[in-house]
Amino acid sequence: MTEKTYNIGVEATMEIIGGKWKAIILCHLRHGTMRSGELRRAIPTITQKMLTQQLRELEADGIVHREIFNQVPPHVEYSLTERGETLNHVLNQLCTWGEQNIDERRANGEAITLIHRDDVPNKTVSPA
Amino acid sequence: MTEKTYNIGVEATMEIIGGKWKAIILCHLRHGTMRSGELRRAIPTITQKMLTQQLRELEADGIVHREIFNQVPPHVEYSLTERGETLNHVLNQLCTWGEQNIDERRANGEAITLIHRDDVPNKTVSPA
DNA sequence: TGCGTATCGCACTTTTTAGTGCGTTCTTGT
DNA sequence: ACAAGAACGCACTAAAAAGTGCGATACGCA
Repeated sequence: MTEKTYNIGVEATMEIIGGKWKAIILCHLRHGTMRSGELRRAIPTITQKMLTQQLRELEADGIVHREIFNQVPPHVEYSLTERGETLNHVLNQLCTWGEQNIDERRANGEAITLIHRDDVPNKTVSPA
Repeated sequence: MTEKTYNIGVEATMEIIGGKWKAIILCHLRHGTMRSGELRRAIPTITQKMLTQQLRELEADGIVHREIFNQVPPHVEYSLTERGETLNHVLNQLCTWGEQNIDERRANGEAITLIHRDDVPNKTVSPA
């Protein structure tokens, strides 16, 4: 019962979505259930081990739901839990800010590639 | 000119505010300029080295402004740059979510201490 | 039989991140 | 004269995070 101490709210959040992969995984899961292999293809640079490990941790934190279909070859699906869904807004913010930051840096001469751009309904409002 | 690649926007954001301390530091700076020592007192568990190091990185990323008053003993002030300010909304979200998460976990029996709770204007609306 | 599939575990190494301890600078207060 | 104060830098160590490589399963198919 080692009394846990946080300095400020954000610390608790980062403990859950921090690290190199968790936020990325969660962002992909925002749009719905995905299989392990799908996630791996969406995030080509993640290793199988990291993917599994991070998903397990997210599961332990009650953010991700893991559904195993008992068949061979294995079939496992991941989705956000209810608690996970409460992160959607935060994740959207984080994505959007990142995209803006990338745009700025590009405008500044940096060569950057962004694989998955959130289709922010680009004010493509009702055509004339 | 090694072409940088991000999987999704959030990755760029986390590169900047990720790590054990940056988001915490930024949250404290949300409320205005602070001196190095003030920050250290606000975050008692950070080491002097980490504080300086993280602030330097945030400065390099154009998020934090560092103002040195050329006097002895040294006097240095930190504040958010304009770009840093654009993170305010994101940081608020992260803080709030963390606080809610802490509340849930407490309700669940965990013993947690939160040092700095954002004074979310606790619906203490106009008194009668 | 031997191959491909989809998911994961495990042992091990490498890389990254964080922490420790000590030195520096002038000035003010005692 | 001496200690304390503020904000570092630097060399070094420790701990945490990520990456590599290999094995397992159990089925369907050529």
